[in-house]
Amino acid sequence: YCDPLMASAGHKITARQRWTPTPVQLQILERIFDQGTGTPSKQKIKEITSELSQHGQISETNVYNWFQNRRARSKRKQLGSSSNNAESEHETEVESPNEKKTKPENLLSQHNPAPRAEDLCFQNPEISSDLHFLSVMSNPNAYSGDEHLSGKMGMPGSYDIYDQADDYGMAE
Amino acid sequence: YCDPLMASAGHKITARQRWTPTPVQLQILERIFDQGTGTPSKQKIKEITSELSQHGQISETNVYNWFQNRRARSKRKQLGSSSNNAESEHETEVESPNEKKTKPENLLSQHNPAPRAEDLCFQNPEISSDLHFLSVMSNPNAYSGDEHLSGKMGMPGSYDIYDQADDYGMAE
DNA sequence: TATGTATGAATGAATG
DNA sequence: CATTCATTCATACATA
Repeated sequence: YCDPLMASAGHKITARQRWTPTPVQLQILERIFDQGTGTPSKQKIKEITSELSQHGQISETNVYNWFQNRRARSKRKQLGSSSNNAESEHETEVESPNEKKTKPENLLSQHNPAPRAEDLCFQNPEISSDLHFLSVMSNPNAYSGDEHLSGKMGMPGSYDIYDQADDYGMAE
Repeated sequence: YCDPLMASAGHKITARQRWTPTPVQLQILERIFDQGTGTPSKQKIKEITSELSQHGQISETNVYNWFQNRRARSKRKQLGSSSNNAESEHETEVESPNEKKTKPENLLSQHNPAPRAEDLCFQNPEISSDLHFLSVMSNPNAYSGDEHLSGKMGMPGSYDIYDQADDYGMAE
């Protein structure tokens, strides 16, 4: 293949960084994605790109890729991203039974880890990506499709509300 | 036990959010990995997962990720320019105009144009309160324009081979 | 306890 | 569109 990264010389010309959607861009993208329209036509992409450009640098390719990835990964839903276990012995569920069945929406709201202001890193994907809920509620067409939530690993006991899909993007 | 919902206190309970393979699981995984079988098919993953399940909680995604990471990292073990080698032990950071992020305050972007506070209006008291600092430091550089491309940024930096015109494979 | 390292997971981009 | 690759982020764990 071709190495898009480092050149042959071995010295980095310019540190490339991949596009990182801003929260606003994400919100918009997610909203559009939720509209049901699958992969937007090229024309649509242009429009979207145009709008998103007002919220940060972006290209049509970015938008295109985003939709492709979004769709490809929406199947995985929240898939048992992770589990927890340390020893092959007896597992000790240390979580209280009263928090088990929290809705996914709540997961971002008050389940943030260590909200100490000192080391609060505002970069958690949950926060940025889930913030769409706020604008969504004013959107008549937007149904809270929690089919595409941030895919956060749940805490023990809170994942059973989903249909544990066994698909992480691969054929049998 | 601690109630996970009471995160307000500021100390994490026992929220284990990341799968940690047990020694036994690791051993098995390594063995399979060494057997040359590259990317295990989905079916294979299921089998492996199944077996590993007997040695601790695990999901197919965990296995999948493990192999992905394993391969990616073993491959990356090939570094060292024959010509001149910089020290770089683990300076995994771009040499771009990166601001001082000494603290773990890794932002979600290093070039995104300031997520305006207006766009980040949470109704959640905890988050919104901690959000203040964001509006202050959210826009450290607003992309100096030194490395931003002519109009596309699919490949930030210097590669023109990726100038995918206006077509990323799609009909109008 | 503070810092560094190892590694699971998330995701933009590339390839088939 | 299905998979895979590469890079990055977050955190478990080791060390000083």
